[in-house]
Amino acid sequence: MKVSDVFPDEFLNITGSDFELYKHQIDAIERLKNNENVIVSVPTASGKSLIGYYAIYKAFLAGKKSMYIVPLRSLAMEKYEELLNLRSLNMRITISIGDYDSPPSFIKNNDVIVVTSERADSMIHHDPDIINDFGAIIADEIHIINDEDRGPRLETVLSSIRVINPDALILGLSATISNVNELAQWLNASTVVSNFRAVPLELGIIYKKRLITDSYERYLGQPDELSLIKDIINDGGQALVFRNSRKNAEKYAEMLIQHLPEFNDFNNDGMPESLVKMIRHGIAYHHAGLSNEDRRNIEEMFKNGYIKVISATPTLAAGVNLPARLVIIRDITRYSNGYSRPISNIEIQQMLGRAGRPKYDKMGYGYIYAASPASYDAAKKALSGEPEPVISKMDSQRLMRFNILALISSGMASRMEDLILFYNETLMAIQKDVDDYYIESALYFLKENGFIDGDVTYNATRLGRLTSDLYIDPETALILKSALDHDYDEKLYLYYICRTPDMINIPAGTREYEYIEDFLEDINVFDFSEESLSAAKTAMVLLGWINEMPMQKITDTYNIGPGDVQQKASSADWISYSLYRLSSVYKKEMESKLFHLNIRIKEGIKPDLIDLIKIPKVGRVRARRLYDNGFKTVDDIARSSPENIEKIFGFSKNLAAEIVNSAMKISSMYYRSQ
DNA sequence: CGTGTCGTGTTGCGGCTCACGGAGC
DNA sequence: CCGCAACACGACACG
Repeated sequence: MKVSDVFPDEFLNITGSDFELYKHQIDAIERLKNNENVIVSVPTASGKSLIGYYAIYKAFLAGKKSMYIVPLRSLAMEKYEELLNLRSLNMRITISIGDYDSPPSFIKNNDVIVVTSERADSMIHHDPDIINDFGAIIADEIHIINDEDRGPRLETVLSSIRVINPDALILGLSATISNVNELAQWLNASTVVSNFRAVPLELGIIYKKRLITDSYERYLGQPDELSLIKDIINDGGQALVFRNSRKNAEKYAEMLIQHLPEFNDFNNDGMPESLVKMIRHGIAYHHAGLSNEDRRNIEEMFKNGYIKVISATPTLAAGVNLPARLVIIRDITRYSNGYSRPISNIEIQQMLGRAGRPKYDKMGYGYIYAASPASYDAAKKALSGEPEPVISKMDSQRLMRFNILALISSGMASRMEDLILFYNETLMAIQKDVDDYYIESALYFLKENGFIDGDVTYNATRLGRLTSDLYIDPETALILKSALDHDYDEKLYLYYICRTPDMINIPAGTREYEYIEDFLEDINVFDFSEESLSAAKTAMVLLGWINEMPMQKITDTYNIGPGDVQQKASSADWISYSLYRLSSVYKKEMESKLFHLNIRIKEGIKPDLIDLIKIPKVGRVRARRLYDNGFKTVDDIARSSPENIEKIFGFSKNLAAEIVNSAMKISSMYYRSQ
């Protein structure tokens, strides 16, 4: 079976040629053709995309829409860009993820929508009927159902689809897992399992300066894996090294530049200096402490060969497609919750799966480094070991409260029976005994705290609906509500925002306790528990952020990376928006203050820039410059002329013209609405 | 002789990846 | 457990 046997001719422009399909692709496509749901479990880089294309195309022919669900925003962007190819078949493609504004009607006018699990979940809660428009649902990386926090979101989405529209075709794409059959049983799907890899992979262990594979052993001559990396580079290839902590990733990159010459004369003002220096040697580190911009830059430079080696934390293994000929897993354990634990096999497979670039490399190499006899045994096990099963994590009280509120608020359920029916459709029902007691106690909590009312038939209250629409944990809503009992205070409110379970806070080191405790005393909070301290530390970071403390100073003071600040600001942005919305119900007089707080957190600005920031292309830095040069409001700028703006440092002619233009539009809109 | 800076060695304690979300009067 | 940060102490330069 060839591409042209399944797809129309225009499709060949996308694939480039009319090649013979792999067996697992044919198997999966045949089943989809028969209207069977399918779970495909194959290693990365083995042509899963094509199967997805088929499901989408089939739905399209039937006049139905498709939903493509991925676990990460970066993956959503990547998939979206790839699927844009389908426009040549007259399909309309769109994307909907959290930080991307899309008009409410966006789905009506499109055929394919790429979403994160959370976005899919929230869409369904908002309007369950929407599911009936879909003919195909593709769940990429479906094994994330195993993830403690985020797995249940995808599980809920797929269960809802089973309940509302069992006719929608479900295609689950999974890494290699041990219980594909259970997933298949849950989704009433058939399975396609294969070990096929488009680029063959050689596995090995680096131990005592030797490389040991199944078929041969050889002496490496140089300390550890250094010679392997040098050889790969000299041969025009690239390498990825995975480390278990940010610090280790950086240290490793630092070590590498001692041994590798300068390849280029790279320069970049925004990047940390140490990183710029490494890039000149063709080396970079990569972890979530880097700003998003720097991370994307590094990924891009790796893709086009400018960077030869990346030393990374697991961000890279789960993220966008970034293969390299050589992958070295340097650590096989990771510190978490007080212990050093072995990294899961699924994760090991995911890292090894990055070895070998399809079309460029004849062979991929995936090696694990072992320092001791014990870790040698562990490495051996990891290479041959059975991957873990995917286990539903839905049976957590917190998630059930969240979920049951959503079901009631959306109208999908209003009685105990409805809820039982829904939970019967989950993977959890197959794997665990779901005691009705779980549901009852969640209902009790929701009723007790005013999220729902009614006795046998439940309804969401105003608070309940708002909480569900905002996509926040009910506990978060309660904490935010209790914040509203206090008079407005920047520090205190930030602290409350950070105390909600939807925030993931920056851990506080013992050495920092003193100044953090001072902060807590200052806002009259006398809870010095670990959670409170880390919430306070995060609040302090945010406090710096909204008072325009320079990024460098924030990261130095709190010993974190710019990426952490961005990430905390974005979470706090979302929670503070929720706080603002809650205030419109419970404390009207606080509304505008909290609206401003939300903007300040989103943009990282002091109150005086709130007006200027409305102008497109004006961020915290430019706004401050405009302000310091006497342009304090949008109207000031609208009344001025580009010549005056140009004089300010950092404003080009074009930019100045554009800014004045936008300012005029914004302020004229303002007058019209008066 | 006092002060300040740099360098070395020892001790004691803390160590830790990633990441989604907001749609009305 | 291991590695890092903090600290103590000494050498040295200089006024």
